Amino acid sequence: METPDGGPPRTLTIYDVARRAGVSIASVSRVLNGRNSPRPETRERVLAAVRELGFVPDGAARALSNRLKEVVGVVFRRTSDMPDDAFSDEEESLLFADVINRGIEAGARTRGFDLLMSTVDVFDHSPHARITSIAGKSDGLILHDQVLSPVGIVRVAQRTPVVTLAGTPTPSSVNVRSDNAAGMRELTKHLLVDHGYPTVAYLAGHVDSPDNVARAEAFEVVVGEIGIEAWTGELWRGNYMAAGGAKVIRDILHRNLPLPRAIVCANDQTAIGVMYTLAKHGIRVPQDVAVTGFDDIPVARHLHPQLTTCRQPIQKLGATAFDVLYSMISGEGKPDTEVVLPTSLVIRGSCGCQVESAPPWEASLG
Amino acid sequence: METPDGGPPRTLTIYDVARRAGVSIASVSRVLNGRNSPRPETRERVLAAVRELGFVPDGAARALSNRLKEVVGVVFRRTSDMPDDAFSDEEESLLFADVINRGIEAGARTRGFDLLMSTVDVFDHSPHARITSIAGKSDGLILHDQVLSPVGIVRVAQRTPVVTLAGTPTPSSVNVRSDNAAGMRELTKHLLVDHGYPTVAYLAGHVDSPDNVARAEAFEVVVGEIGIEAWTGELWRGNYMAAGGAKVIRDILHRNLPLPRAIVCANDQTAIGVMYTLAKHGIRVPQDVAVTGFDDIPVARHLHPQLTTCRQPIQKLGATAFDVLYSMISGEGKPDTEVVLPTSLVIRGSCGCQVESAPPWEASLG
DNA sequence: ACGGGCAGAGTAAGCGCTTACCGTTATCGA
DNA sequence: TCGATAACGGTAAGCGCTTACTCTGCCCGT
Repeated sequence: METPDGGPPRTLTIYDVARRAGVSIASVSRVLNGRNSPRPETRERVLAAVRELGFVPDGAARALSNRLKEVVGVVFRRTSDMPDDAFSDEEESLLFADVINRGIEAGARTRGFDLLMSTVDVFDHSPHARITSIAGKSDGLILHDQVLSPVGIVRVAQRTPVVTLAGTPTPSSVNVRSDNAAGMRELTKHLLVDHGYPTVAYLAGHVDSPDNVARAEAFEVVVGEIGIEAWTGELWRGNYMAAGGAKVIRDILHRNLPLPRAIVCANDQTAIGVMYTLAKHGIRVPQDVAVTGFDDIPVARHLHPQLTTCRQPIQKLGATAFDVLYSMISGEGKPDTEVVLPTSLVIRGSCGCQVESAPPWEASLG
Repeated sequence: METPDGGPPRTLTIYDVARRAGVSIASVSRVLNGRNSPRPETRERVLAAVRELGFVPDGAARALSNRLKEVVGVVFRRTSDMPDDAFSDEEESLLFADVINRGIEAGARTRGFDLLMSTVDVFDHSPHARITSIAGKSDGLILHDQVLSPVGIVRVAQRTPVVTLAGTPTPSSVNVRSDNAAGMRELTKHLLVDHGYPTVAYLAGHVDSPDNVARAEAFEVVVGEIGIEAWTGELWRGNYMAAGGAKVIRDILHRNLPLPRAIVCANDQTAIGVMYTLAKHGIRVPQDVAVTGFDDIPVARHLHPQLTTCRQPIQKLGATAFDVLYSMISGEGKPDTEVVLPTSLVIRGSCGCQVESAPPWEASLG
């Protein structure tokens, strides 16, 4: 009952290939890695054996020997705030994190790296355990916003290369982000100066998110410069999600409080919730209230009116994160502790401008 | 210049931990794995050493020794048809594949597995190389639709466990998909029987996609039963993307050909392109032409009118794929060669019904 | 009081690969 | 023709972990 049909059912190793090709395992390895060229004839024999056997070299063994796994760990936060219906699925597909990941992958691919992905959700008691697991399986980590506490980051960063996205920079990790302050400044000025709106609110994201903090500060500075009052505070606290934006507006309306002339949302998702709720109550955007987002996620163009927002080079953010991490892994030394990418204002209809841009796929047609 | 500050800059190993705790590496390993309980005192010493050192066990070594990596490879297709502007980014974020991946992750997490992700794009000359690389780094593969030819699947499946999503089943792999035929039948009947539309077209997806084939066939069967003619063929060939749907409608309009009363799109993305183009030409949906999709991706609810479509349990599809793969990996023997999940009709406005459902986040509010 | 039994902990043998090191053979110059 | 030289290719030593096997010392029964 050992070898039912003559062939060993064991996993195929380099030894099997070597035997079949009539060479040593060293030669097989050399052929597989394109090292100092074995003779063409030998090479052919090995290749033939590999093909016939359908041999796939074991990544773990390879990694162990090379001290390089060619895997980058990516951890991002899952935005499900409702534990009960984790499977009702098809919520707002995350978009922002997804696009960043695409960028990371694009960068990784050029170096032959693959992505090991993991998510952390709000209820995770010890993200540390998950992250340690990922760290052990990869050569370095890219941590999205809000996945690990600053102390946690410092801790893991002294054992493995770490790049954070929109997080706090630490002595041992590098931070890659886009220029929130400049973007928000530009956006707010557009609303207050170009449109001249008299009142404006900032609908915040997670209070402990560095991105949110930077945006809020920039917003307040501009509003202060203009000399009007910023509507912020407890009442205007969202959570980066459509539900959060919707709830804030609902509360305000229920309590019969006034709305500002313009609402600057912490991100696009929030703006979606805001616009929906306003529309539901018969409040017109942008005629009655102007709304803006931040990020320029793909759906921003499908809203009515289309969303004016601040575009982050989302994909590039990911690609850059990988590049930085790669240089740390390959020991080219740690680069700067921070890389900041520029943002750009995207004017569409929701701020009050008369623009209607075509969807992206329109442009690419003949 | 060897050890600048006394401490060895080598990577930390289990030996370091053992030395520090004053025990053998075997004990450290046992503590780390919760095996036949070492004495509590010893246990504590080891744990302390691990904590102090910030030790992270190497996944590769572990995998090599255990013959189990606790990693599942996931390969999906990137839908960028434009090689030139690969970095103009922020295209239609893929959604469908993303949601499936979420499901896979949810399943994987319960078993302590992580996801190794890789994409293949249309121009990939040899997806085989990429897939082999992933295969070597994981315990099994989940292949999305359209990432590898049937022969390729067969080849890789005889060396590693493989589950395909919406692909052709092969003797050595298992296929997980949703019931395209039933869903399309229901959808088509709704249009032809409930609404009584006299003419209807099927706007196809990739011709070589098994999903598309199944949907097209079901569509034609129903249309045949009703006794009217199906509008299909060369003219109605899309590519699962908004651009494809838009192009088909544009061509028809340019050539002054008539439109059917209803258009059944191969998927939601296609429907988006169709609805946009119709609107642009002043054709009203659903008053002039009814449109339906397939999948029920999140944006389907943000369209105007909201899209009537056939919901696939997308996330569950992923979770199921993992479960099946896991049973193959853990050697519980290969289960059935196919698992089919049920679909359900989602009636919204685009088919002509008077329904306006609230966005998902609306329901979850207090 | 002595030997059997047992629990806790250590030793060492791999897991499948890469590669430094070295033996072998062919090649070339004198 | 013979030794030097290079080019191939084989042998074996790890990479960092798990675990079978073994050893030590202790507790217990008789």
